[in-house]
Amino acid sequence: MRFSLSSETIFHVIESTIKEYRKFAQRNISEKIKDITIDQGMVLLFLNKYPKLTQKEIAKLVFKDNASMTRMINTMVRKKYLKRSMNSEDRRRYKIEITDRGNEILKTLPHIIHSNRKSSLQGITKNERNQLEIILGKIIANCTQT
Amino acid sequence: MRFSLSSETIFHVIESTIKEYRKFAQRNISEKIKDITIDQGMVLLFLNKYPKLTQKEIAKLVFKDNASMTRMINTMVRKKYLKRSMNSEDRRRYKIEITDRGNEILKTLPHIIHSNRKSSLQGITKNERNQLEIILGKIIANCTQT
DNA sequence: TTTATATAATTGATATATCAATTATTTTTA
DNA sequence: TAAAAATAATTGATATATCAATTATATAAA
Repeated sequence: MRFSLSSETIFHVIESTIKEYRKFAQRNISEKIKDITIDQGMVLLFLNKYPKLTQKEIAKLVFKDNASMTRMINTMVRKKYLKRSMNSEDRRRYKIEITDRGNEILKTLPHIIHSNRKSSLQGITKNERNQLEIILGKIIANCTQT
Repeated sequence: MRFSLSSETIFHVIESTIKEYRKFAQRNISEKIKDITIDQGMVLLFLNKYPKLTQKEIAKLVFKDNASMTRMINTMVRKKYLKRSMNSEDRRRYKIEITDRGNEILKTLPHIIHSNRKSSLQGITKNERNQLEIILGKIIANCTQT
């Protein structure tokens, strides 16, 4: 039984792709690291590379809104991956620091993520990746302009 | 400031696309119809086309899990878009029926969705759409096999 | 300098996501 | 047929998504 509902297929496929990738990636991460989600992992990676990021900036990088980010960082602080401390230069912000426990995770996580990406992109040429970026870029532009 | 974190760009772009499309589509829907989300709308569309769907089947079509679907249908029943009734052929299931209020929405929703898709795919050729499906299909296959 | 505006983060309310456990029913198998 | 296995849906717990309102601080304008 086919459920073709007009031209939706494209968005269906796009959504399907990201969901399957996430499931796949989360599965591989959970095998090696307990108690961390992909998104929490991404927060650690970004903070590690750019330690001065504000919550707002992190939120944007991982596609969350500010309210979600507040709560996500709350749980990451509770789980001892992060520490919030004062930022005397701008007291509206916090300094978000990675704890030892967070750094432990950073020892293995990048490798896992790299391997996830590699295996999920297997058989896809550089040219195809470019194509993909170009086409999706057009969709994004169509959705965001005006 | 560029935040290039290894080869993640592809997945970043894919995720970005689907999120921007969703925002765009939701914005356009909300302009015309109050108090309905894209996903709730999709549930109505699928049920309209295939009235005998079970919750589980609907869930799969709109990328939710069963628990989410139970709750989503709860709220749609509470908001009077749907009605749950007994299914005497298999008492583990429900019959999910669209109410008058739900049918009202179906008068305008398909047109809005169609126009959303059309404008977000503007400038993208049939060939590019095929390309997209093929490449994303490979990623899905890579993530789901084994 | 005071006032107005902008910004970063939080909070409340409600919905959805996800996992694991549970209930009710149906189907399979011994 | 009785017991075991499978299926559809629900529930509980916890996290995240989203919107609107709020707090605290910083910056711009009068």
